[in-house]
Amino acid sequence: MTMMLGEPKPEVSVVVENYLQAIFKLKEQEERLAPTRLAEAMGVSVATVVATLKRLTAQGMIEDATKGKEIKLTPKGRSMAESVVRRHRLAERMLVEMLGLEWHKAHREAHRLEHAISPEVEELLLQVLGYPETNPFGRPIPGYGGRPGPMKAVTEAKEGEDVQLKQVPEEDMTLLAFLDSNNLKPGVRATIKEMASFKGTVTLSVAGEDVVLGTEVAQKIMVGPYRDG
Amino acid sequence: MTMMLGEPKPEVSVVVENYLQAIFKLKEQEERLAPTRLAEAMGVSVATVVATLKRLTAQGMIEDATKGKEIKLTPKGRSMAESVVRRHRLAERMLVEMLGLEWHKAHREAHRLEHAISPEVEELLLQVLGYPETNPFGRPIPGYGGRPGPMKAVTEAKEGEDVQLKQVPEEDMTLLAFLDSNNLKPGVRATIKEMASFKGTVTLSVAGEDVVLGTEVAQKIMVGPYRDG
DNA sequence: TCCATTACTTAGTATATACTAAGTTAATGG
DNA sequence: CCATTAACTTAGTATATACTAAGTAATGGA
Repeated sequence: MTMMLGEPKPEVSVVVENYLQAIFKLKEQEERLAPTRLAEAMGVSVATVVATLKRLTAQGMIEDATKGKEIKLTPKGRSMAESVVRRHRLAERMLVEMLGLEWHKAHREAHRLEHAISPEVEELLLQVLGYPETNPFGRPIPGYGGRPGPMKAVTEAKEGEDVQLKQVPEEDMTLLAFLDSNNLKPGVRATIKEMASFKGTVTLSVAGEDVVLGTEVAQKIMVGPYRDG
Repeated sequence: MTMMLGEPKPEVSVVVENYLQAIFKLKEQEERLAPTRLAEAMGVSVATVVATLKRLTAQGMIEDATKGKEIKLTPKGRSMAESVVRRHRLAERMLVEMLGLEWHKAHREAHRLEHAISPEVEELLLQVLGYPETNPFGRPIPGYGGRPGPMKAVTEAKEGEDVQLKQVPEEDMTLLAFLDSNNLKPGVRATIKEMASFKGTVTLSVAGEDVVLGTEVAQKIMVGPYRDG
């Protein structure tokens, strides 16, 4: 009875892809990642996360954390996670550049599309989009495009400094709509006009217009030296 | 205890969308649709179909068939089914026209994408694609574009007739690859050179080349009077 | 060091989706 | 009109994914 064991079953469910993606992204920002944090990010109960992590471990996606609650991707898990993030960011670019979707809606829409992009379509997207290195919010597309250049938060800049906007937070739709309407998109050139830390604001000059940001928001906006391209 | 009953839960699962789509398409071709046929088309067991149909009925998607095994969509079900088919066919066009995907792969790829297209993205696709009336295989996109013009199978044509190719079968990848490589795509002009019913073949002249088709295949290829556009 | 809080696990349940196997109904040929 | 077959339903099971509730462990402050 050979039974055909070991048939390839590389199917990864949408849910699993979403967990992997969330783990990957959270680990980019935070050192230690534990179930409670992941549950919060996924919008599910901690018990559900624990159960799903058990399955992920069985599938070889995350390290078998017998000791320690640290969630850590295996090479296989990391590679799958990067694949999802890559498809997500490519989808965002396609939506914005090819379909003309408003910027601040791209993240949400791409979240649905990312799971439906096959390797073949991914390759076509890359070609048609000209092998982009980042998504519309300035985040790198994993697996392509080099290391991002030097970057710092707007709050770290000096008055009078001439900078290029590099990255904006991608999840806050309200903030994105505001940034969009003020031309604060990755790639644009800006000058730091005033760093008024006493009142918690930064004033930028963008395309001839002044924009005032609170410190908290300014901290999430990354800039670098101006560079064409 | 108000309990927040009645929160909107319009979520239709991917599986349900696929059932609705399959029912819709099968009903286009066959009069009576019963569970066995549907099971065959979906590649699942009859028991599974019966269980799912029960849920679909509870959701008001198909008629409550207390008597008779006939599967029939309700207006709501039909509208959802048309929505899925519309997204599917739009996705096919996008894949072929915007990404350059090979024709015969479009159906399969669109089957994954169709579930990830929101109303907003659907509208953008329509705009960018110029409100197409059919998919790349000549099938109408429901809800837009009028009634297709008169159409008949190649086998119904007369020798010497000048026709325009209108529709090809969309599911048979091998046949599609063949048609593609012989330029037999909807829109092209062709002349019926020979109807050799005694040996079961039809010979077409397309773009200066002769193509010989067997009767069975020719029956699935629809043509109409030539018309620019 | 001990307790209170927070974090994590386990247990038990629910739903959607699939299966096989076992019945039941319906259809059909003789 | 009956017997065989084909079609359909029901029963029982499995898995992935979610939940709540109830435990256990770990941690930090007094």
